[in-house]
Amino acid sequence: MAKEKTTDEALERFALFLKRHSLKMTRERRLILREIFSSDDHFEAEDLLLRFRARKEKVSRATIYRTFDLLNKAELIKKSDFGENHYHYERSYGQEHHDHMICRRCGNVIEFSNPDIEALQEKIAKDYSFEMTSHTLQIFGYCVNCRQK
Amino acid sequence: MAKEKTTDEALERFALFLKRHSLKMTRERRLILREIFSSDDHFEAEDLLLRFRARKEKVSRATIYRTFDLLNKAELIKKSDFGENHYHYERSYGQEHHDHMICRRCGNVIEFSNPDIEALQEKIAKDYSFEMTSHTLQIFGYCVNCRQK
DNA sequence: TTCGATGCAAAAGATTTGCATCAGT
DNA sequence: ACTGATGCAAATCTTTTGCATCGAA
Repeated sequence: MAKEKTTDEALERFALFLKRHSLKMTRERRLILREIFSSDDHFEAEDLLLRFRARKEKVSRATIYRTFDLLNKAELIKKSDFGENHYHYERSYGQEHHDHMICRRCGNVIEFSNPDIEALQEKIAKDYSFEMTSHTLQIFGYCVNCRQK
Repeated sequence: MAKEKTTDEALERFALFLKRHSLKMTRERRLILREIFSSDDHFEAEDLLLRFRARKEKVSRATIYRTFDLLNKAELIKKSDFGENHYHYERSYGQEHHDHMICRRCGNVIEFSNPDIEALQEKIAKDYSFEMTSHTLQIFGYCVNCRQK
């Protein structure tokens, strides 16, 4: 199944990253990566913690944060900000890049992607001799259900 | 001078917003708005607090946060996230829209603006019948000085 | 056997809130 | 006068860290 393939690839990539930095692949790191790649959804630290607890998997909050940091550095996940004061994360490997529209009233997040915008960003970075590693775009406003007609 | 004009307009706009919501224009709110509009720079809550303290202006941290929230709602300032775990703010009135390139190594923030990207965002919002009130775009990577040649 | 990793609890930061008092309207 | 605003300190919430112990290589 495609999902499992992606997970395995991500795991491999993570293993490589760890090796390159003389770090170790542990049960917890594997669990966290697997959990993240088991779905396409955004996730938060607290969120994962609760899922593990519900399943009686023993992974501490500290380890979750520490692993997010590594996964972020390995460019397997990335942080995004939806205007709340904690981070949201999402997979950045095995998923095509996309951006977000966030409804200010209902909080709903709509994903979209637009190749023209991607291309323009590359061009801008190049113009400034900036080496782009990632980018994120948020459109805030009111979704179709929440806007005042 | 242009800056003073903008400040006055912003003040007027804030007054209107407050009136519409049956809120009051106070000395502190005026001070905060003035301080923000006295420069084009990004700012943070702590940042403003220190500036007031240095000048012996009496404005509490709580009031700063509460006022930021109002100014944000009045669309006079906006929050942005540069990947640190606290908010940065910037004026959103009297300043043309721009986006940011953030260097992962030195933390430097480069502003840029691109009308084509603006236009594309408008179009995308329209396509989703999304009423856009603001948008923010960040490019992360390495600036010209920090990239490895 | 050697370091890095984990869990826990404490610490650190940023932001919010309850409450008594103050001040616009 | 009425009602919202302020300041303070305490509370909250998220994330980080020190340290003793554990486990991958």
